[in-house]
Amino acid sequence: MAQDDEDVGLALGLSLGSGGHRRQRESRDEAPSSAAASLLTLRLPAESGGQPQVVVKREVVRAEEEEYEYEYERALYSSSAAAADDDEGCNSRKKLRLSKEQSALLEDRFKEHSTLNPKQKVALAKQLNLRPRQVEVWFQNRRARTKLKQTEVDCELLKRCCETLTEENRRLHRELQQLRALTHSTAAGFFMATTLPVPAATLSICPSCERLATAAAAGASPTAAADRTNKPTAPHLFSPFAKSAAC
DNA sequence: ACAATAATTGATTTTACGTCA
DNA sequence: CATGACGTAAAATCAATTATT
Repeated sequence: MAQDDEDVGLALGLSLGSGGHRRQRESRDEAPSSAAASLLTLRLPAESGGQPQVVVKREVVRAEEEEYEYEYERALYSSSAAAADDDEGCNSRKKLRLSKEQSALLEDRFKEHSTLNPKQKVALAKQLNLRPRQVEVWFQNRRARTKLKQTEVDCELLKRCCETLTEENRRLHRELQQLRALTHSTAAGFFMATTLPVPAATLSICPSCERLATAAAAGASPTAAADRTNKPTAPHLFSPFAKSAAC
């Protein structure tokens, strides 16, 4: 923004306060009404005759915000205590400590909505006797905290899920080893000669159609079987000795 | 010393507008 | 004149960081 504006601010001994960087807006030291007016005249194309009503509306809301900001700062700096405070720490960043009531109200509003529109922001700032920018920052930080907390919760959930899956994987590996041991120790013909059910894990060719049982390869998983029958199947309920439903 | 959190900074996205072919 | 592409500026939001209590 114009260096002149900065100079005026310094000459008046007013702090630009927080958020100086955020928007290249006009100087806060200028009376808001004139600031808004100048904005409007700047934005309204005198020659073009265009009607940028949306812009005007937006600027009016912004003007409201700045008007309050201006009032707030005037009140702040007109008080002797604040002036003394300011003298003491010219460049030091003063950290606001919100009162219990302020925090409670902010929390309440955040529960309703995690974001604020400019009007709500100004209204809440007035109610709390804070600058709109402070309310805005609070909401910003609050959103960040919420997100962080949620990330932690999600992380914990994933960790537990991973543990469960690892355990399940181990169990299935053990089961597979048992099945393999059983298969190798038994003659294949044994099953053919008896009426005993064929272990699913050993089934590679479908006895009825003599095709490679896809269930034994890709579809051998219990979920694949469930997909075909539309029945929900939990892996731990799957019995490798159940009759193959490949065909 | 450390945690909590207000404030700052820089980047990105969204929105509205003007210009031009 | 209408329209779409493009550039620009302002504002909103976020993530990362700093500084204070």
